[in-house]
Amino acid sequence: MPKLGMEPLRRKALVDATLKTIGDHGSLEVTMQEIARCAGVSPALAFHYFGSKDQLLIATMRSLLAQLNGEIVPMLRGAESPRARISALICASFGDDQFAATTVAAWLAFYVAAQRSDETRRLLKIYARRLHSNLVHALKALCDGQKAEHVAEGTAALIDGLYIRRALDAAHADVESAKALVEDYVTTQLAAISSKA
Amino acid sequence: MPKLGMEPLRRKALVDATLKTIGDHGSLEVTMQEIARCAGVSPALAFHYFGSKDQLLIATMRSLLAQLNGEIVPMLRGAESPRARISALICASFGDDQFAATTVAAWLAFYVAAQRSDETRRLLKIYARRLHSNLVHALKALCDGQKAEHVAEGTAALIDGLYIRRALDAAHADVESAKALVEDYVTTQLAAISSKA
Amino acid sequence: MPKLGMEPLRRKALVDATLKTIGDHGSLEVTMQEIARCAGVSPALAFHYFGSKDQLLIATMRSLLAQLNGEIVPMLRGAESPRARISALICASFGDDQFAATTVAAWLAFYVAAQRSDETRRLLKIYARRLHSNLVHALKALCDGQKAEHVAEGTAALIDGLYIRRALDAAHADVESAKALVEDYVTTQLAAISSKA
Amino acid sequence: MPKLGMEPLRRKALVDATLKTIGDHGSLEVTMQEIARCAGVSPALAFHYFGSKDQLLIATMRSLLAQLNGEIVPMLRGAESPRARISALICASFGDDQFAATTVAAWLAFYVAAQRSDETRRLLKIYARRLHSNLVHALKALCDGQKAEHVAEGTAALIDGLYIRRALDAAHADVESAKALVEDYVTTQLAAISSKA
DNA sequence: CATGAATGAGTTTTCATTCAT
DNA sequence: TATGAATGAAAACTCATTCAT
Repeated sequence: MPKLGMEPLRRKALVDATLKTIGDHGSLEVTMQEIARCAGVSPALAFHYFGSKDQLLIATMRSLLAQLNGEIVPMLRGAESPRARISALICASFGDDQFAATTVAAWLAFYVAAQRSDETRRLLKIYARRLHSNLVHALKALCDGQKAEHVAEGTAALIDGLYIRRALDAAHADVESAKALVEDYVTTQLAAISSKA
Repeated sequence: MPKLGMEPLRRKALVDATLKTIGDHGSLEVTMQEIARCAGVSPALAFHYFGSKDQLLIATMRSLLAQLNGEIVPMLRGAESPRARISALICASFGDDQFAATTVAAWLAFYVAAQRSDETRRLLKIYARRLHSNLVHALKALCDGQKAEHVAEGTAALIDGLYIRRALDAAHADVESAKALVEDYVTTQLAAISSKA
Repeated sequence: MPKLGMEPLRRKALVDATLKTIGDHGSLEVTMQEIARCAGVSPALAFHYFGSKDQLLIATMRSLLAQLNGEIVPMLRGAESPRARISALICASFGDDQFAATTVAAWLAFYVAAQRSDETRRLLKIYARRLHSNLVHALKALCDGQKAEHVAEGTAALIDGLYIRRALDAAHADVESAKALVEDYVTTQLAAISSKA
Repeated sequence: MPKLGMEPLRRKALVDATLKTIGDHGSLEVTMQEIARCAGVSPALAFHYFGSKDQLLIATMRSLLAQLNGEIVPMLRGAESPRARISALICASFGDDQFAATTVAAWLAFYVAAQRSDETRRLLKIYARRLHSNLVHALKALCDGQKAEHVAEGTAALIDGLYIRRALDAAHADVESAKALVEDYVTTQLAAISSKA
């Protein structure tokens, strides 16, 4: 019983199914069959809408990024000081959805895929640049430009590193201690600068 | 013209070929054919010596770990103070071999594999535990135990994070600035503690 | 030009092709390729519908059993006396289809497979039990229970034995003399009992 | 440490290992590797002595036949009457070695192989002919030629049938009841003839 | 005599993808 | 719009067999 206007619904269902399948599986080695079954449609439909598995993966990657962005933007809006903006970025990175074991696994899988897929790499770089520029922008209000770059770099690396450790052992690092570790890094770095001045 | 005692040579050649193939490829989705060609033997020989692709991958993983260990141990031996030991650990982590783009790609690939392979996960956890305990041991000479745990955690996450960023963009972070970032983290954290006291 | 509702047709075609291929070959060492070619489809389709070679073999075994049953049931229905029922069972066992050289070869092949495949063994045991119980049921009207068991046992063994000899040398035993041998066994055994009484 | 006169020993060891492997496995789908391991030598040695797997299987088949013959001959020698000779043949067929589950499995496997291997078929036919002629020879002293042929045929089929049933369910038929069944067949048939006369 | 080394040919199986309906 | 039908291509793995030593 085909309906009109199904396209956006189907696309979303397929992308969500892909993300879930990848997350559950812990890798991109998922079959179109599995994805389609998870979405409750036939594999052929996935091809109908996305043309190829690669395209579906790219779309999924985009959705993951958009999701993260969707958490960051409102949080940034709510932050009233530069320091609070930094905390907002950290907080969004470790949001319940983002730091869920399956989401982390998906991120990791896409990092690996980026080794070969130009588009995936491009998208991941966009994410990295965006986080970096958000951090630098806020930090520049708190220290000089060179130091801001440095702390931004460290903060971003720390976030990624905590993600990867989470992937290895879901139980190991809870959200709160991860957040605290990064917050402490920022605070300590900023303190060191002002004390030096 | 087959000779005797080829087994260890072939095993090594195959493991090295696997590491190289994975590194070049940027993922574990390499075929036995590719690996065998890279090692200059037939795929059948790889099965003859390792039994299965999984076993070969595990052996390769082990070799990667042993290689890292081989760089850490002598550096630790040469370090004369606790602080120097920490630097030695950082230095080894960013050694030329370890931080080579292909090696980093291989590490990342294994992190993804760890999602499904118990043995791979076990081996990666061993690496993580070893680094952690080495760091904590050195840090305990410089600050109290709780703080040592904290800094060790941050240092390890920072190292992993810089690895992952390296994987994304080989050019982005050069070895020296990566080392400097981690060194600075340790130094600043330790300084913050003593100033507080 | 694919149509709908092909599944049952393909399944049957594949099972029939399997039976034929096994019969021609004289063993279960047939490849999916051969079977698929015989059915006029690609090997992949066989996997699509049956999942694995083993499953296809099991389905074929089941079909063979069903075929035999399909010959026995109407013959039993047409038999009006206990003795006639026994003759019907013998007659069905040596029906043209069942005693065809290729069918016999297939039966034999499955007997060998039963050594390792639990499901195959289970199915063969069902066949054996069914024949036995049919025979015993009819014989009990002609002699006492213990003797009925004995004659049923002998009759079944004789049938199987003639099958195996047929497999060895298709020309050796024609259908009629095989039937006559078993009929004579039953007749003589029953006569011996009544004369003794 | 190569020794002189090893050839016959090695050949025997390999043939015995083949028989054991086939018996344990329940089919001819055994690898040269398995056979060699069972014999405690390298696979290459099996090729050295037998040239090919087929040749080794043929030799094994021959050994199986010789073994059976080795049980029949002395038993026949010890039999003092025609009827006793028949019992001796039956007895030898159900000797402990012959009726062992693994031996039965091997026989069955060879019957299947006979479908494709001319030499195997030839050897099995020799066995069949020898049993038949032994039976007929003894029976002719007890009844007329035509009847002797008939009873010999039935006896042989019964023996084979009991073998095949044994293969299906080792527990089902014990040696003694198998022997008794065949003995009873012969006795009843002979009795029927004399009573008719 | 005996074997470790090595492989080519083949087999099962998987999977992205196409297409007619 | 949606799918069942179908497959080509490739991958993991097996195994009989050869050969130099």
